[in-house]
Amino acid sequence: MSKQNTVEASDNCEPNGTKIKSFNTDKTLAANVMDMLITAIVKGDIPPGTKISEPELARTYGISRGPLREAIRRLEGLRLVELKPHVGARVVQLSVKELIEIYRVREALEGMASRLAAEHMSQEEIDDLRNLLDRHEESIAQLDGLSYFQKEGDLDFHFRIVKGSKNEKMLELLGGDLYHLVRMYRYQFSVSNSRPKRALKEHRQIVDAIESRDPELAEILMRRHISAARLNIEQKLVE
Amino acid sequence: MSKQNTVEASDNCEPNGTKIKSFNTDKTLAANVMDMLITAIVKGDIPPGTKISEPELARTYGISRGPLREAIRRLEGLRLVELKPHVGARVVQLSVKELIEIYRVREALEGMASRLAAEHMSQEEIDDLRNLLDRHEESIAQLDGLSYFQKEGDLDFHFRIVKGSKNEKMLELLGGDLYHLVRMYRYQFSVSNSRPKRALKEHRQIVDAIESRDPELAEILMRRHISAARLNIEQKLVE
DNA sequence: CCGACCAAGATTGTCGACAATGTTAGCTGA
DNA sequence: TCAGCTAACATTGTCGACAATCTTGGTCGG
Repeated sequence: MSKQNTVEASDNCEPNGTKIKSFNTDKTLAANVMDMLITAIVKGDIPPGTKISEPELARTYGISRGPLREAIRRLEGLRLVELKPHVGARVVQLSVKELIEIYRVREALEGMASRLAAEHMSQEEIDDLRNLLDRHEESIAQLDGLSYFQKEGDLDFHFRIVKGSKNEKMLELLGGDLYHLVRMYRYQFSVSNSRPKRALKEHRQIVDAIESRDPELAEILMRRHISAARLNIEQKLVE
Repeated sequence: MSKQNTVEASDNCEPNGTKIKSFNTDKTLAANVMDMLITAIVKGDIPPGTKISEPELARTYGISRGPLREAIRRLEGLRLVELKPHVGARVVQLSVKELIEIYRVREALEGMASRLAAEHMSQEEIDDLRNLLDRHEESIAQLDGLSYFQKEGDLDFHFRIVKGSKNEKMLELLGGDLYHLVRMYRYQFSVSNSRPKRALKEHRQIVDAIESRDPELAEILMRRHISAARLNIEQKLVE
């Protein structure tokens, strides 16, 4: 009855700013190594395009190649590495085109999530969400753009909406796969949200729509919000 | 530059009615076994909820447990099996709730795909699509519900729309993961499309919208189409 | 000088064996 | 009889070794 091990027991989306570096016992080696590899790849410690050498990584983490290969196979499922038979694995390199594609997917998926959240989110969750946005506002006012909230806080908001949709499949798709890629991109291009106040305002509008139980509006606003972010990226990354 | 091995070189979505039973050389054992396991699970040869025994399967396919475990890890990524540490893997058992959730995801994703297809699909692809629908019509008229077109043809249509969106990420998500589950469900409940003529008509409307380059309409029609299918299922599967 | 062939090295793929954990059948005692 | 414990079994997790394939650097011939 318990959850998977990719979408963890933790209550929000990867809250661990300080990752435990040593192995977490009672979990399998492969799972531990997978978690480490995920953060290493997402944070750019293993740069995009890098060839993954099984012997090297095995030495690095002090494990055998067996569990390591299993971990890599799962990373492939998360689209964090690309696997070519008899050649090896490479860390994915996000092109601008792919990033735009991801935002299209998010627009569709999170739009629907927002609609469903307006129907199913509890009042308590909505209140928590408002608190979160208040903290964001403080963070923005304080230092106009502290890293954590700029980079992770935004996804945290979106993640909660998706959870509020009460749709497990959607949560798997977004939280399990796509958000890793989005985070990876943000580290990669070090693009902190260039319009924090604007985004915060849009976030509040979305919560308003959800609280007034207006699915139609909630979806439209979320789609606009993500679409705006996409356009922002398109404009900024056209060399 | 070549594609992955889950989303194959084949031009449409799993056209192989007759699967080669022996190993395909030049691919790895793990990949071969994974393909076999996918079809075995989707077609119900390995019933939902079944415990996957590594030693047993290894004997069955005549391979070692190593590659088999890698295959299972990838199946987990496709959400076809659920994995519990130190216990083993079980074939997923779709609940009605999960099925509904999948249709919500499809509604969002394929709606967007349809919108993008209206912008990016080539005239040739559109013509092919019309041909496909003509063949569907024949099939419906001939025997009112031959299995292949009822079960696979519908997904074939949807798959082509997604391809027409020219959005690789969307294709990965839908074609790589979700369609397996949808097919699995159809075999499982042996629910052939109970409204083939209606569905065909809706398909034609969608193609019309795409051909007239009306993204807005194309999205709305696709969402209605899938939403109708979902309601149909909800109504039918409320015991 | 350059392209093709070849061999040596390195990497990936596969296997069988052992260790760690879960499961189950049988025993004990109330 | 049945709850709880125990020990034997089965299964999963991990490892090191070997085979198959790819890569690379050098050599040969044109």
